[in-house]
Amino acid sequence: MQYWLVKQEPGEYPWTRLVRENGTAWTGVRNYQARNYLRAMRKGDRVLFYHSGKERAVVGIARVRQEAYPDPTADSPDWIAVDLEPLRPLTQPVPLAQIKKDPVLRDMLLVRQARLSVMPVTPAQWRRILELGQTEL
DNA sequence: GCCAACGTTGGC
DNA sequence: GCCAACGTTGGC
Repeated sequence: MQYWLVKQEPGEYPWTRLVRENGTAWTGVRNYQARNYLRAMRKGDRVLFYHSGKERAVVGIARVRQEAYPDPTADSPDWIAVDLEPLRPLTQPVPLAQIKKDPVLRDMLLVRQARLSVMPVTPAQWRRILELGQTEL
């Protein structure tokens, strides 16, 4: 199993809505690097859900329900979507400021490549986020 | 509101 | 194919 992180503006699509709708099609990615990561997602992979903008924190854990398929919101077949479903919120959201200070987490792509919206997470980073988030699966 | 980082576009 | 100009994202 692989670990990932997706970034979203809570004003666009917050974690609470993913929970309320019990999952969603992750559409609208229009960046090749992010697209390639989306394409590499496998059913059952775990996904950290990060709120960008004013909030700037990892807030929940999701799972890949459906692997890559053509993004219905795109004009071109170059773009793909996956389906995500919520697993559980982090008991304690992990803010970006804390991530930047943590020796394990400061190397996350979230920090090193701020504009990327879909990215892989290492197992060590994954464990540390759950630890700081006081959450177990 | 500003700015750094980065991606895209278009002229050459 | 290069690069300047421009647009966007996201943190501060």
